[in-house]
Amino acid sequence: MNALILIVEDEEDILELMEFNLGREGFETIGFLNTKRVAEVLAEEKVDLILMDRNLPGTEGSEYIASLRRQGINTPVIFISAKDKDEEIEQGFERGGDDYLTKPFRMKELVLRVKAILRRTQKTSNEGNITYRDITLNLASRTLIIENAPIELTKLEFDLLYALISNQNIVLDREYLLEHVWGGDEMYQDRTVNVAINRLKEKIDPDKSKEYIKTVRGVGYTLC
Amino acid sequence: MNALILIVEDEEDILELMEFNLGREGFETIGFLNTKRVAEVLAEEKVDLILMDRNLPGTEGSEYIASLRRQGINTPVIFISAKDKDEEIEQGFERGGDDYLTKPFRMKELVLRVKAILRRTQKTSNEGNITYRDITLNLASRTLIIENAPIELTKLEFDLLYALISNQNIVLDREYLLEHVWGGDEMYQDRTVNVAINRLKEKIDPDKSKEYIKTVRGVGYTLC
DNA sequence: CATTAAGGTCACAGTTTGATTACAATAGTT
DNA sequence: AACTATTGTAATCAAACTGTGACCTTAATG
Repeated sequence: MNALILIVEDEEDILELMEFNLGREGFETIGFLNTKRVAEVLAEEKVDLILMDRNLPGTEGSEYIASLRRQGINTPVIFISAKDKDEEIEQGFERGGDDYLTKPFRMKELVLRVKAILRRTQKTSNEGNITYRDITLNLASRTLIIENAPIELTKLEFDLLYALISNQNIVLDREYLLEHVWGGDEMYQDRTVNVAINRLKEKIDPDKSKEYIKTVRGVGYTLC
Repeated sequence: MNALILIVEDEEDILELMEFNLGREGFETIGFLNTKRVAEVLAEEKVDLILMDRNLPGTEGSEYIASLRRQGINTPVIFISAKDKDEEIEQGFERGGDDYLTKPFRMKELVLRVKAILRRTQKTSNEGNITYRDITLNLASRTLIIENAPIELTKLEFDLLYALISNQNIVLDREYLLEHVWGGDEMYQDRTVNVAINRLKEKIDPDKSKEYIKTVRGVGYTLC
């Protein structure tokens, strides 16, 4: 679940530099040279942070943000601007900025400030993640991401994968799985586990190239 | 509900200046010349923000914050420091800083950055607006706006949507909803939730084109 | 290499689950 | 009191999920 950062910057080379540096840190970026299509994207995509230049052709970046704020859009904003006078910076914050970086700035510092804001605003959604190799399981949202792509699982499949991933390197036998994943009262055959495991394998690794789940013959299954 | 700001700064005159300027803006402040009694105060009072100098006698401010973070204390922090090298700033952010101000700094800018952080971290508790995509919920007036158009909800529907929207990306099961939306004492069937959800869906998305509320089969519902 | 036991694959049917609708009970309003 | 809005419950329907059995494949062992 990588953060999506929307950037508005009219100097094309700076925009590219920003996108490159943020991309290298694992962020997804959408860059614009002006504000024309920004509102559209904000309505369609879940943008986590906006980087906004103030000196744009035609528009004043902080005024644009103020208008977004009036529409109830609360996406965090970092202003990037050559305007470094006290009153100008004040204006930026008052129009709804969360941070303010004056040009020229160091890319390193931009990245740090972006991370600091996202750490705070995204905290809740990033808690409760368990990972194994390129698999990420989020307990709260009950979602599974493999290689940055979401995959749908049924309740049983999710619970089963959760049991496996929270017991990495430990072989879970069928009895244990029936007990903990299916729940104790009903009686099931051991075969039931085989089929469920295979359905899970099919969903998380259709090509059978990853071999996440290892079968331990005569015992059970493990993620290792 | 004035925010309480804890300041650690070993230069007494700067500390006084900070307290004076922040006090003038309506903030309450507690100043310290070192970190000795800080943990104690954090345990007792609800501190909204920490301003932390890094060069303290005996202690290194960012290390101190890192140790607080390890204890699970998430209070926002602004570092104030003469350390302005790239790596030093990086270290500050990595140890859990939310912002970083290099000495010498302008009091005006400090106040702006303090306000910006408090605006974001206190938003939910102060302002009564919560949004999700094009939905805006106002707690105070108990009104719902979707795409700039007001929509009437019953009490139950409002409470239900509030539970969902304040737990975005988290799957809420029927038990949780019955407990938190309906209230604990009475006994209800799980089906009751289904019907209420569908009535809510019908009101907020009559065309069934938006798919705000996602059903998680076998578990519950979520806004994601 | 043959045998055998365990696991994989597949199709199907029963079960579970949720959506939808209608209706009744309740509370609030005029 | 009559009316209306609200909401819990029951009945019905459709879809999704999953257990099972039949059959196939694989791995271990001698």
